[in-house]
Order: sequence, then structure tokens, then C-alpha cells
Amino acid sequence: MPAHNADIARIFRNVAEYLEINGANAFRVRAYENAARTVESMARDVADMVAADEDLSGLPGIGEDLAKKIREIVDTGSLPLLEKLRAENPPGLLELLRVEGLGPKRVGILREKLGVESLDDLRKAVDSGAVRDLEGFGEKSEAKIGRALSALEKGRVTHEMSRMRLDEAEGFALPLLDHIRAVEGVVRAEPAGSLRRRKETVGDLDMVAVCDDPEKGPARVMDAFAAYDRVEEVVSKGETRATVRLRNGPSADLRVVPAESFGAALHYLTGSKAHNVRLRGMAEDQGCKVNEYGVFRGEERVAGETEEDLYAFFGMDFIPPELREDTGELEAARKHRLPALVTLADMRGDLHAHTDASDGRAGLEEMAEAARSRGYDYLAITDHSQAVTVAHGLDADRLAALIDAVDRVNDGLSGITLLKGCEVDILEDGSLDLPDSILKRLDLTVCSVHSRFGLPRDAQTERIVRAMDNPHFTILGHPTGRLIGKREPYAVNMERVIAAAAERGVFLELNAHPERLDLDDRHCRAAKEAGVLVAVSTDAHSPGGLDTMRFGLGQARRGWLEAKDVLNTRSLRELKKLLKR
DNA sequence: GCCGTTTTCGGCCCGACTGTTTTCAGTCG
Ligand SMILES: Nc1nc2c(ncn2[C@H]2C[C@H](O)[C@@H](COP(=O)(O)OP(=O)(O)OP(=O)(O)O)O2)c(=O)[nH]1
Ligand SMILES: [Mg+2]
Ligand SMILES: [Mg+2]
Ligand SMILES: [Zn+2]
Repeated sequence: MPAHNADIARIFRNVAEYLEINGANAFRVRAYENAARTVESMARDVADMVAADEDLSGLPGIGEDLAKKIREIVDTGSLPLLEKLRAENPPGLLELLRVEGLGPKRVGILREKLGVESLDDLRKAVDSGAVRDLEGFGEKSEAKIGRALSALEKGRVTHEMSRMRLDEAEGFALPLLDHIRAVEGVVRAEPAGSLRRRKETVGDLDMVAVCDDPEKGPARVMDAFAAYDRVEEVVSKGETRATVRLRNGPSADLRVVPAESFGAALHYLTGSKAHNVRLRGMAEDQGCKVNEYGVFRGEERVAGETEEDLYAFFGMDFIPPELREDTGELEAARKHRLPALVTLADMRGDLHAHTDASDGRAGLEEMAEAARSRGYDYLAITDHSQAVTVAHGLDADRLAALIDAVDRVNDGLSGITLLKGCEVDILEDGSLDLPDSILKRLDLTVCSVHSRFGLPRDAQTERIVRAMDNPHFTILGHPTGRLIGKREPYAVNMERVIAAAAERGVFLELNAHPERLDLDDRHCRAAKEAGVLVAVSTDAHSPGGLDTMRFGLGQARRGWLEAKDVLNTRSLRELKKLLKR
């Protein structure tokens, strides 16, 4: 089995868990977690670096030892240390760490005193009432563990415990925020955490509220939060923070702070954890302390009312939430070299949309009007080609008719231009699904892989690169084929794909559908470095589909993209120049 | 296990909530 970055990261996380549950030094555990994060955040396949005999110990959090371990994983497909840990520990042991409220210390006690080595063992121990008599446990702990176990058992069946898509998370978060904003004394309530960082999946919801009544206010907010009608269980509830589990939904954390700490609290709860830890470490070097109440020099608070003043205190520019992953943003902010991230206002059009000519729901005029009303100057009509039979893909004759129809509709339009396009399948041999004779009549093509996802990595890469050699190839659609939470990306060497795109002057799509977000953030960054422009496109199948642009932009921003890095920020004139090969 | 224009050893973020605790450890964000 070839080891890709995700595999290496998984192995390191696994090692970290085994070390943690066996009481290893917490910083050693963290070293493995940090290494996992580093590898995971890379666009390049580490395996390719190993093959090229490149130095790995220069990567952040990777020293001599972990570099050697990475090479072992790449060369043999496994890590002897992990194999040893697996052999030494009972199979279900790590599951115990998934139980809310159980960490390495308490698992250690349960193991030693009661022989608990799996969730089943734990269930029996709880039901027998043996847990309450353990040192450091009691009746309440036992009951709480029992509840956490039940939640886990239930969640495992219904997948409630897994991370959810960003758009789904928003569906839970926005009404809850409205609920909090309606509480007396609340002057502000904002989303934080991974949702605010626009991560493609969200584990739980995090929010910050400001209360103008320091006496009674916070308790009132906590009570209202716990009383929200979609709350299934109040997990914890204190004076300034509470955690609830929503029915058929995620958990939610709320933090309430006074106005003067809003910036620091929002910063804390926005994270990421790695970003926080890093900034706090930097603060220490400067003789200060950062917490959720502000920046402190001794007892004196010197910043923290806003995020801007917090960063400014350290000589940094404001870091947009999407960048806060500790992948170089803190250094860039200090050097005043942060990118000016692309925004919705920069977008001049959409380059991937379907109509009822294939599997879309609306006609040309309706889609044009939808694009115009969103302030766009152009919309590319890119219905499917014939290979996608389930979507009534177009053959050459039907595409010709559609081209004529677009011309006719354009004549009657003002303030918006429809571009003639097609989402053309890339066939297994790398040829395109329609003849050049019809493709040459188009303004652009979105070329996509919709079949044979299981090709070996080299063959898949070759297939895509060969397709790019076709002079009518314009944009590579949803480049890795991933469906978040449903389908892994197909095996492909994206480093080569990006280089090939750069050589040929073609573009990569960032499909904005919240189930795709493909290119992902890492590859956006790599594309930018290679000088390849990214088309952020909605793949709309209806007028409303155009509104997923903001999800695509979230991912583009996570990938450090500026307006100049995005193809469809160009005016129609500039775009047409760029589309000529 | 990583890291270093103040260190190659000795640090590694800081605080809320819970429960069991006579003063705090464990877990989590
Ligand atoms: N300083 C500090 N902040 C933390 C720590 N753990 C979490 N945070 C902050 C940063 C996180 O973004 C924020 C919310 O925590 P979550 O566990 O909900 O993580 P996040 O929302 O980033 O990801 P998620 O999608 O929920 O898994 O709290 C920590 O150990 N130290
Ligand atoms: Mg969260
Ligand atoms: Mg949280
Ligand atoms: Zn499409």
C-alpha cells in the first residue's frame, strides 16, 4: 500500500494515542500530533519527497527521528513502533479515549483496578457499579461515563459523532446564534471555531457572546443557551461557558465575556488550537501572556478588546480566520506579508453552471438573470457531455444547438454575458468526450473526471495531463473528485497536475459546492505558488446554486488566494484574453 | 520528540468546569 500524507498522519496520530493512553510524556505525544498536522497540511506528497531523497527534518515539527520514521512508513507501508504498540496493547483500548470525560489518567485507573480494556468492558464496569468506588471517581462520574458511553453507542450507529459539512453546521449554528442574540443584555454573539475558519468539516459549534450586564448577564445567557429548544443534553454549564449537545446534531460551546475581552475571547475560540499555542508561545518570548481575556504584561491588560489590537500588539497585521492554522500566517503577519484574500465582492462571474439542457433545473435566461442579479458580468454555461448519460449529457449535435441558443439569448441580454462552455468528460485514455470540431466553437471547457476513479495513481495522473494537451482544454473541474464524508479523492499526483497546468496555461477549478470544495486549501496554495490561476466555480444546477460561491471562497481563502490568483475575478475582456491558448 | 541570533538542555499555552476533593487533579476548549 502506498503511503500518502493522510496515511502517514493517521499513523502518527495512532502512535500519539497509544503513547498517551500508556502515560507517556505529554510533549512527546504532542510531537507526534504536530508531525501529523504538518504532514497533513502539505500539498506535496511526502512520499514523493522521500523518493527524491529530499530532507524532511527541515519541516516544522519533524526532526531526525520523525524524518526517519516517515521514510520507514513510505518504504515499508507501516511503522515498526506502531506495530509494536498494537501488539502490546489490547485491540479495543484506544476506543476508551473516545468516551467524553475519559483521558489517559482515568483510563489508567480503570485498566489497573478493574481490568477495563474496551468499551464493552467499560459498559460492564459501569453497569455493575464498580466504577464509583474507584479513587477519584464517584457516583456522578460513573453516571456521566454511562451517559457518554450511551451517546457513543448511539452515535456510532447513526454517525452523529462524525464531523459534519460546513453548510450543515451553519444550519445548526445560525438559528442558535439568533437565539442567543435575543437574550436580554446580549450585545453581540459571533460564531468562532472551525466554522469561522471556514473549514470544510466542523466537529462542534463554537460561539462567543458579549453581555453588557457583568452582574446578572452571563448567568442569564448560560440559562438561555441551555434552554434552547434543540438542546438534548447540557454537558456542562458554568459562569462563563457552557457545552450542550443538540438533538440529532453537533455539540455547541458558548463563551460569554465582557466587552473589553471580546477580541481576545473571539481569538481564543476561533483557534485553531495550533495557532493559539503558537501565538501564546511567542507572547511568552516577549514577556507577556495571552489568554481569552486579553494580552497581559504582568497584571496590566495591554490589548484584547478587538482581534486587530491583539495582533497589532505583537506587531502583526490582522490575520483572517481562514489562515489561522499555524502554517506560516503568524510569521507572515509579523512581516506584513499576509495575502489580501479574495472576497465575494471581487468575483465577476461564475465559470461552471448547468441548465435544463443536461441535468440543471433552469433555462438559459433564468440562469443568466440569476447571475446578473448577483452582480456578475458573465456566466459560463457548461452542461455535461455525452458520457454522463445519467445527466442527459450532450452529444455534438445537442451541444451545437445549445451554442446557437446561447448566442440568441445573449443578443437579448444586457448587463450579463453568457459564455459558451461544456463540462467535458475526460475519458479513460485522456481524450475528451467530444470532437475538437465542436469544442473549438466554445469559449471554454470545464474538463472533468467522472469515471474510473480507481485507476492507479500514475495512470490517473497521466490521463489528466494528457487531457490538458488538448488545445480546447481550459479548466480542470473538481480536480480530485472527492466528496466530503462520502468519497476519498482518487489517487493522483497533484504536484504533477499543477505543474502540467502551469506549463500549458490551463486552469484548475475550485468547485464551490460544500460537498466538494475541490481543489482543497493545500492545493490552492500550491497552485498559487506555481502560478496557476484557480477558477472558483459553483457548478450550479439551479439559480440558487450560484449562492454556494461563498463556500468556495472560504476554501480559496484558506488556500491563501488573492483576487489576482482567481480566474473569475477578471473582467470579461481580461478573461477572454486568458482563455486563448 | 522538537527546538534554539540570548539556550544543544530544559523548556514546551493557559484557563473553565466537574467531581471529589479538605486543596486539587483530570479533562477539555
Ligand atoms: N489555547 C488553547 N485553545 C484551544 C485549545 N483547544 C481548543 N482551543 C480553542 C481553539 C479552537 O479552535 C477552539 C474551539 O475548540 P474546538 O475543539 O471546538 O476546535 P475547532 O472548532 O477548531 O475544531 P472542530 O471542528 O470543532 O473540531 O478552542 C487548547 O488546548 N489551547
Ligand atoms: Mg469547534
Ligand atoms: Mg468546541
Ligand atoms: Zn458540473
